[in-house]
Amino acid sequence: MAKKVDKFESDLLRGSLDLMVLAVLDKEDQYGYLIQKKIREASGEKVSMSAGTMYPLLHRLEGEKLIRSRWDDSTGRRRKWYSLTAAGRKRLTKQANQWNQYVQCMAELMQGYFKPVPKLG
Amino acid sequence: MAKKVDKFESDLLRGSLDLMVLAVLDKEDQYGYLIQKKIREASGEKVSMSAGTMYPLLHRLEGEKLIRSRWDDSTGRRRKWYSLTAAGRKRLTKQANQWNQYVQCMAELMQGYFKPVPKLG
DNA sequence: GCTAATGTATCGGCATACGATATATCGATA
DNA sequence: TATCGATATATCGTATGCCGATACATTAGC
Repeated sequence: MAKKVDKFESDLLRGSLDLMVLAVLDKEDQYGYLIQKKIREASGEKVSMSAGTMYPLLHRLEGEKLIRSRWDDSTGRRRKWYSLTAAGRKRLTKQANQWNQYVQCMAELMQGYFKPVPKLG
Repeated sequence: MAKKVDKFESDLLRGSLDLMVLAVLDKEDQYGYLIQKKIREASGEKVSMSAGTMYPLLHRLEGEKLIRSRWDDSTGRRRKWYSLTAAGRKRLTKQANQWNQYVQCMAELMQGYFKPVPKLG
């Protein structure tokens, strides 16, 4: 039986996946499959987005002009390479800020309500 | 013009609101309106959940037996007090762990991709 | 020739945060 | 006394976006 994605974690993705993808693209151009793989590996297999999430997400970001794409058919594999636009870089900064603020809020909201969770691993 | 809730932030709420509510109830019993207020104040007005989010959420948590309720009609104001069940406490611990892990993952995923965001304020 | 990995794409299902709306009580104040 | 804002709970329709399933094509390894 395949390991089902936990509901809690899949809901956490919502709202932060955009940020992750933008951050990955900020470093260098990528194509979808690679982004998916990078995120999965970089998180130690803990965070993974399905293809059914990934591609619509990329299309959405492109629609918002935060990223742009070009096809590469020079190899056997058809790949759609994405790169960050200026607007995308701006959004990345903004969302990274919001993320940090939100994490800080959560920390403050919960401090005192329960003991710090033991360090993992 | 009322300050509209930012899309990014409202998506962040998804997946962590349950955790917040459970954490607040872990300290002491509360009723809905109070929980809403506590979260808003404790976060410095940055995190707010609407009533249309709050009450269905509480009903859902009660349906999952993570919290239990009792009406208090002794005062003029009808209040439904909620308290954490044993299952709720267990869930709280689990989700707090997952939240911490997720935050750690995000940090790792993004480190090196862009410079640390300047301290807010 | 078969299977697994690579690579992009779309679809329906589902959960949930939101604004709007409804209802009722209470205190303040005009 | 009428009105208004805060308190207090509830439900509804809408929008959004993550998921699994499915489709299809290529390439590499067995």
